[in-house]
Formats: sequence, structure tokens, C-alpha cells
Amino acid sequence: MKQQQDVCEVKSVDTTKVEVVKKAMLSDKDALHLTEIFGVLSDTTRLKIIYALTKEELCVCDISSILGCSISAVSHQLRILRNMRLVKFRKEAKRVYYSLDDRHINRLFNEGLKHVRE
Amino acid sequence: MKQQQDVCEVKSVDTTKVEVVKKAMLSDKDALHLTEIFGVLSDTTRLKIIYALTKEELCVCDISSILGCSISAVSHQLRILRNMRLVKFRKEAKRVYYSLDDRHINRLFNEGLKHVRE
DNA sequence: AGTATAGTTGAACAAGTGTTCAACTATCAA
DNA sequence: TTGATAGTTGAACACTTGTTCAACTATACT
Repeated sequence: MKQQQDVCEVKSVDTTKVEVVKKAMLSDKDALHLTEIFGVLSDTTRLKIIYALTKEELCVCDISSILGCSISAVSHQLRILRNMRLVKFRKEAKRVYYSLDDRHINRLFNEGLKHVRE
Repeated sequence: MKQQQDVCEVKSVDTTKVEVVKKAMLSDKDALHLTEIFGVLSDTTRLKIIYALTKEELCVCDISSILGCSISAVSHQLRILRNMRLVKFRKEAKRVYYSLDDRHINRLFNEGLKHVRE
């Protein structure tokens, strides 16, 4: 009644199969990197920001207006996207204009969209 | 000092640009669906399970052994993958064998992997 | 200088998520 | 029936995450 909680180490497991898959397994680093990428895309605010930026270069105020959420919330999410190098920005007077900075994300995004719409 | 928190409704926003993007914006339904899909892929345990299942059909015990985490944790995550129709299973005696049930996820996953490794 | 606009940021809070634990079902074997 | 193995599930817990609020910087204008 204790082993049950632990990692399965029972003899009956198909050990050769397990070993083969274990060897082919993703590295923790790759796995973490992947989950970070997918994680960025797993929030509707961020997803909509990305979608909007595939159409146009936009300032924070524009994005806030388009999404219907606060400037602060948008700014926080943009910081995450900036840190992940998914968006870039340029300052123009008081405004900060954002645009997409990663073709890969566009591909990933569209692959997901295809999946949803099929 | 109050409006700042609210949605941007200032006149200076580029209204035509905003309107165009607003019209093209993802529906809430599509956005939510997309975030669900990406959300499933944004956890290392689930990601590794999916990766393992791209290689082999495996029972819960095998997966637990491969990932090095508890059977209970694996089972919980498999339930999520089942609910999303991403994995299917067959019972054989006491064992339950899982395998991938969605080609799209494989494509999405590999697109992500390409991104990480480039 | 003072005021207004545009945006950023830290703290706090609420909501969501993943794992563990314990109890449970189901199947098989003696 | 009893005991062991394989897996599922609900509750509890810790941890993470997104938004709001309030204070802040920066730029522009008068």
C-alpha cells in the first residue's frame, strides 16, 4: 500500500520497450522549452494579441481597445511576449508600437488554427 | 487617474486600424479552443506522455516508468488527454494500453519541436 | 514649472493547475 | 475467498498565473 504511489518499478513492465522509449525521450531542457512556447499560446489574451499583431503593427492603446481589456493587463502580457522574443517594439513619441518578431510562432499558431477549424 | 485602468477609449487611437483588426479578430470560441489545445501541450508531464506515445503504444505502468513520476500523476494527465480526444486506449487483462488518437497534435508537436531545435 | 497622455511595473488577490495521498474498482491467480 | 496487480478518482495542498490597483517613468505641450 505504499509502492502504489511511487514510480512503477514492477518487473512485469515491458522493459525493452520502456528502455527504447526512455532513450528517445525528450531532454528536460527541450521539454521545458517546448512547454514555455506552448504556454505562451495557452492564454486567450496573449493569443489574441499575437493574432492582432499578425494583421497590423499596433500600439498598446490599440491592442487594449481591440481586445477590450485594460492597458495594464495588455502591458503585462506584452512583457511576457517580449521576454520570449515573440514581439518587438519601436517607440514613436509617447507611443510604443509592437509587432511580431517570430515567424515560427506564426506557423505554430496557424497549425493550431487549422486544427481547430478542420 | 481612473480611466488609466480601463479599456483604452481615447480618441487618439487609430480607429480605422483598430476597427479592421477588431473585425478580423478570432471568435471567443476559436480562441478558447486554441488555448485549450496549446494548454494541453504546456505541461512537461503531458508533453512527455504525448512524445512517448508517438513512439509506442504503452500501458500506464510503462509511462510512469519512462517519465519517472507516479502512476497516479500519469493517470490524472491521461484523463485530461482522453477528454481532449488526444489519446485512445484499449484494455488487455489488467493492463490499459494508451496510444495517440490525433494526427493534428503530432503535427503541432513537431512544429514546436522544429522551432525549439532551429 | 505644471499638466496630460502613453505605457510600465510591483504588490496583492483570486482563480486555476499538478501532484500526492488514500480509497476505490477491476482483473487475475491460488 | 483471499491476496496481489493495474489503474482510476476525489480531496487536499502547494504552486503558478492573470488581472487589478496604485504608483511610477517618459514624452509632449503650454
